[in-house]
Amino acid sequence: MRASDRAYATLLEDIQRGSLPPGAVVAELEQAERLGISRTPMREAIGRLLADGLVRQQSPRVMVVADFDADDIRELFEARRALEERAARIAAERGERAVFAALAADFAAAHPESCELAADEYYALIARFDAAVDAAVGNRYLTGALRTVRAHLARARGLARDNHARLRASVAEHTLIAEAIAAGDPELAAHATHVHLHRALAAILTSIADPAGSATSIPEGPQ
Amino acid sequence: MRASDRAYATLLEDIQRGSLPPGAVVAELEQAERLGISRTPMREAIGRLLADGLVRQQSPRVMVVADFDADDIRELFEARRALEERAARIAAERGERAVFAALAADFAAAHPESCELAADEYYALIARFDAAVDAAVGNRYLTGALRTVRAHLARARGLARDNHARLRASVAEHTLIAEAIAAGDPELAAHATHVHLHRALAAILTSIADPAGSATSIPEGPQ
DNA sequence: TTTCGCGTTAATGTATACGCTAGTGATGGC
DNA sequence: GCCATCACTAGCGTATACATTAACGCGAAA
Repeated sequence: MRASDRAYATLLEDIQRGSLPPGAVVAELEQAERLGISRTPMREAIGRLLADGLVRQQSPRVMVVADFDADDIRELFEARRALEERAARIAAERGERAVFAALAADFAAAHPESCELAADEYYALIARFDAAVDAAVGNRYLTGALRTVRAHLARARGLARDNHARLRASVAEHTLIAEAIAAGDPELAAHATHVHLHRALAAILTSIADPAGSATSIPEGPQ
Repeated sequence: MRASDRAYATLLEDIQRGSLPPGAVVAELEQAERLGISRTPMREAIGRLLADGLVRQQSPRVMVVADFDADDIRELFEARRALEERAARIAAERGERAVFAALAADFAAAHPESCELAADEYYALIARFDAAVDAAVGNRYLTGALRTVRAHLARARGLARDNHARLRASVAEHTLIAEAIAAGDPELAAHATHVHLHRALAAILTSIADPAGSATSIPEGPQ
């Protein structure tokens, strides 16, 4: 693996996990020394993050991690609707039905009960579903745009802390989408995706507005 | 302006105009010497083209210009439909109506009669329209995806030679889209965009299948 | 005290040197 | 005569040195 690829993967994860928060300065030399590589591959990695929109140049000489507030999340989900609804529609039209029938069964069998483990399991299942949709769509332009959008979406996971009820609801929503694709029903697949994105956005915005979590409805605790 | 920016702009235009045809090898040193710069900025430029999907790595060591055949164009227009129909819809919902009323008037006033001049004028008008839609949408994720799609779309202009009748029809289609946005009619804007993209794709595919052009309906002449 | 301007400094932009890998050709063995 | 292996070469990946520029601080003047 190339040093620039490792640098890109590391910085991407740092931004997605929030250890490089919005507004943090991304300096070539500083990051290169942190990863034990030279400026050249680090420069390439930062350039890729810039193309992704995860980093922006605040001034001609200083790069910072891109902002990611509630308005950004609304914009992101607007783009997701355009891309994922269409992708779901196309997958229902020409996807391998057996693949999505199997995924629907996996979703139906998934029961996120415990806290940490279930969330990881859930995200892995989502990743498999996304990959299946990409393969069914078979359109490099659509999947390329979706790849960028998903890179930004991963940042939202750090903001909206895992909510058990929401996780279960999301699994149910994905079950319906997968079933619709397996049934070759483009309209249902698109509309179920729309519903899912609507609810996911609402959950994230609520989680941001109410950082205390869902355990208590009264936001009185610290942090 | 940075050397890497000039290199990117130059290579982008070379690929879009077809002077670097699909499959052509893009070697760092060769291109760097051609533009009189060193490998470092040229490497950055090629990396950006790789992220755009205009260049792909054929093997671990050799980069080539990405293919662009009829199937690619169909995929590209599928992505365009997802993005531009949604963009037109959003622009109709929250765009500045006066801006699009003025654009509609400009489209209505445009009459591509002469050959070369009219085509450039037409493309400039389209670019203004695209910029207005981007501004009205105000969504960096959507406009970013559209930017990439448009970079690929420009390659189709070289394949489908300028067709007067098609140019006039396209102007009329854009007039309707602009009018729909100016009237605040999202449904009409989206459907008019759908119709426009359908006809544009059909025209390009016809032009490719019938390289003799539209002057004679019998494809018998050379080139 | 505040603002403007200049100088210093540090980080970016570019060039180039070095190491490595893969691709290609030739040679030898089967 | 054909295939396999080795050596050579050319181009990429990385490191580093040099040039350039912008950012920051200090000082002077209003």
